[in-house]
Amino acid sequence: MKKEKILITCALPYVNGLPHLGHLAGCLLPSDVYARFNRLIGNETLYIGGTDEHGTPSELGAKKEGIDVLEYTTKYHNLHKDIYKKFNLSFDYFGRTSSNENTELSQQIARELAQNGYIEEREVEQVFSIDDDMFLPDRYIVGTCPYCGATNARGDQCESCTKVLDPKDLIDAHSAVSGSTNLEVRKTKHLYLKLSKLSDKVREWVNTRNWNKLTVGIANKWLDEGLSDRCITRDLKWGIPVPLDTFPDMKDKVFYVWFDAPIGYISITKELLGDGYKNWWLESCGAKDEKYVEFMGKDNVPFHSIMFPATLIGANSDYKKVDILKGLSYLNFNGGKFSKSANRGIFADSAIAEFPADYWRYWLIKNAPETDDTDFTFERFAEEINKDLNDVLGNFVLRVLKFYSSKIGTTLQHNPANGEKEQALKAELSSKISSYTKYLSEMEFRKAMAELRAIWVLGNTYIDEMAPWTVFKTDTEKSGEILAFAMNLMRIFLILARPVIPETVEKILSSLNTSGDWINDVEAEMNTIVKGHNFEVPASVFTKITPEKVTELNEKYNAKK
RNA sequence: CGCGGGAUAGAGCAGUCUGGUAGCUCGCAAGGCUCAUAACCUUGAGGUCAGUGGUUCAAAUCCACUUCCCGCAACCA
Repeated sequence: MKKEKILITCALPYVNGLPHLGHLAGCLLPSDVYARFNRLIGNETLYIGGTDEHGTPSELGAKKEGIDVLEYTTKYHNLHKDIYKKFNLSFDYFGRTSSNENTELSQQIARELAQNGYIEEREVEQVFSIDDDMFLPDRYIVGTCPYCGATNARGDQCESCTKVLDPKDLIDAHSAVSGSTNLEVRKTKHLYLKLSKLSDKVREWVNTRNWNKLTVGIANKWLDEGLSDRCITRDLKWGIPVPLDTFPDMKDKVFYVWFDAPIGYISITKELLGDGYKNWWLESCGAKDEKYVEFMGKDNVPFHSIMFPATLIGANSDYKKVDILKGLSYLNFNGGKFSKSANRGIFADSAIAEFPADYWRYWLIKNAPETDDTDFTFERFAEEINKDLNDVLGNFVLRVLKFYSSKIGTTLQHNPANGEKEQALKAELSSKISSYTKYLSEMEFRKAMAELRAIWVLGNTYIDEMAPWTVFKTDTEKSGEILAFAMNLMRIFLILARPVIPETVEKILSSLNTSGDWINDVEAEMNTIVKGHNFEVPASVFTKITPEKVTELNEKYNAKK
C-alpha cells in the first residue's frame, strides 16, 4: 500500500467552559479515530488540536471569576487538555491560540494581506457602554423587541420572533454585561478583509475541491450571494494586538477571534515542530502532496470552506489549504439541546466519571451525526454498549479463553485449525476487512462501525457451529485447534478496533500476549498465535450497564425534562 | 417564496446519485446450544418507503406540488 502524508485538524473548541458530548461526537472523536487509523495503517500523520481563547466571552468569564484573563484561559485550557487526555484523544500537540507563535503568525498574515491590498481601514459606529468601559458586541446589548415586544431581544436578533435587528432599534437597550443603560454610539476605526476582491480566486480554488454535496452547497451559496468585506478587528483588550508597524492607526485594537483562531492550526504546528511546520503548511516545502483533512461541526463549515481559505489565498498562495472538509451535525440530548444553564445534558467531565472512555468512544462513533442531528439517550447508550461490546465482543473473548484455560491450560498446545470452514471464514473476513478499511478511510464512521460489529459476530457464529465443547469430548486435538483459530480471530477483532476503543484493546492484547498495528494479510495474521504461546484470561472485558443505572442517570442529568 | 438536512417495520438507521423481488441492528416470537457476562447461534412475524399528482414496461429511488420535524441565517467560535 502506498503511504500517504495526512494532516488532520479538529476545529478548536472555545476555551470558555467544558465541552459536552456533542463536541466529542461532532468533531473531537471522529478526528481522533481517523488520526489513529491513519497511523496504524502506516501513513505519515500529524493531528493538531487546541483551544480558541480570544474574545469577549473569555474577558467576561474572567471578570466573573475575578481573575486575570490569561489566568482564566490557562485554567480552562488545562481543563480541556486534561479531559481530552482522559478520552484518549491522540493529538500530536494540543496548543492554544494565545501563544506567542500565534501572535506572530497572525500579525505576519495580516501584513501579507495588507501588502497584497486585501485589507482596508474603515470607520464604523458601535455601541459603547460607559459603565462597563467597553464596546459591546451586538449580542451583548439587550432590550425590548420593537416588532413583537419580547423583553429579552438581543442586539443582533430577537429570539422570540426571529427578526434580525440593529442594536439601535431596541427599546430600553441596556448592557447584557452590567445591565447599565448608560450607552452611547461611538465612532471607531477597524480593519476589513476585502473578501469581495478575493471572491474570484476563492471560487476558482473551491472548484478544484472534491468536497461532498453539503459542503460545496454551503460554499457556493456564499460565493453566489457575493462575499462581503469582513471586519477582522475588535475594540478589546484580550486578543492579538494589531501590528502598529503596518497599521499605525490601530492602537489598542486586537484581531477578531475568527481571524486568528484558524491560523492557530498553523501556529500550533509551529509550536510543536519549529521550522518543521513548513513541511506541513507550505506547498513549496512538501505540503503539496499531503492530504489535509479538517473536522468540524456544521456551523463551522462556512468559515473553513470560505473565510480561512480566503485569508490564506490573500496572504500567500504557498499556504496549504484544506483538501477534505468533514462537517458533522449535532448531537442532541433526549430531543433537546445540551444546556449548561438549564443543567441538561452530560458534560465531558461527568461523562468520564460515569463510564470508561471506550464506552463513550464506541457509542459516539457508531452514532456519529454524519447526515442528520442525532439523539443521545441513556437507554440507547446502555442498549448498544451492552449488546455490542459486552455480548458480542466481550463475551466472545471470555468464552474462548475460559474454556481453553479450564480444559487445557494457558499455554497453547495446538495450532489453529485450517479446514474448509476456516478457509471460507478467512475469505469472508478479508472481504469485510476491506470494506471496514474503506469506510474508515472515507470517514464513513457509522458504516465502519456496523461492519466492525459484523466482523465480531463472525467469531460467535464460528464457535457456535464448530461447538468445541462437544468436539472436546471425543477429539481433544480438534477442539484445541478450533479454539486456537478462535484466538487468532480474536486478535484480529481487537486490532481492527484499535482506532475506536484503544484502551480495551491494549488491555486484552496484552493478556493475549500479542500485538499488531493493522490487518493486511488475513492468512498470515491468522497464524500468529500458535502452539507454545502463553496467554492470560482477563478478569473482564466490559461491564454491563444495568437498568437501575439508566434510571439513576436520567434523574441525575435531567434527561426527562 | 432565506438556505440546508430529514420523513423507510415498535425503536434507531442503510438503500435514493446510477429506477428492476424493501435491507441492517435492537426489540418481539419460536427453535438450537449449554463454552461464556441469562450470554451465543438459527429461523420467523412485522413496512400502502410522509401525502398527492406526473414520467416509465417498471418508482423508496426521477420530476412537480403539499405536509410535518431539525439545524443554520455573516459582530455568539
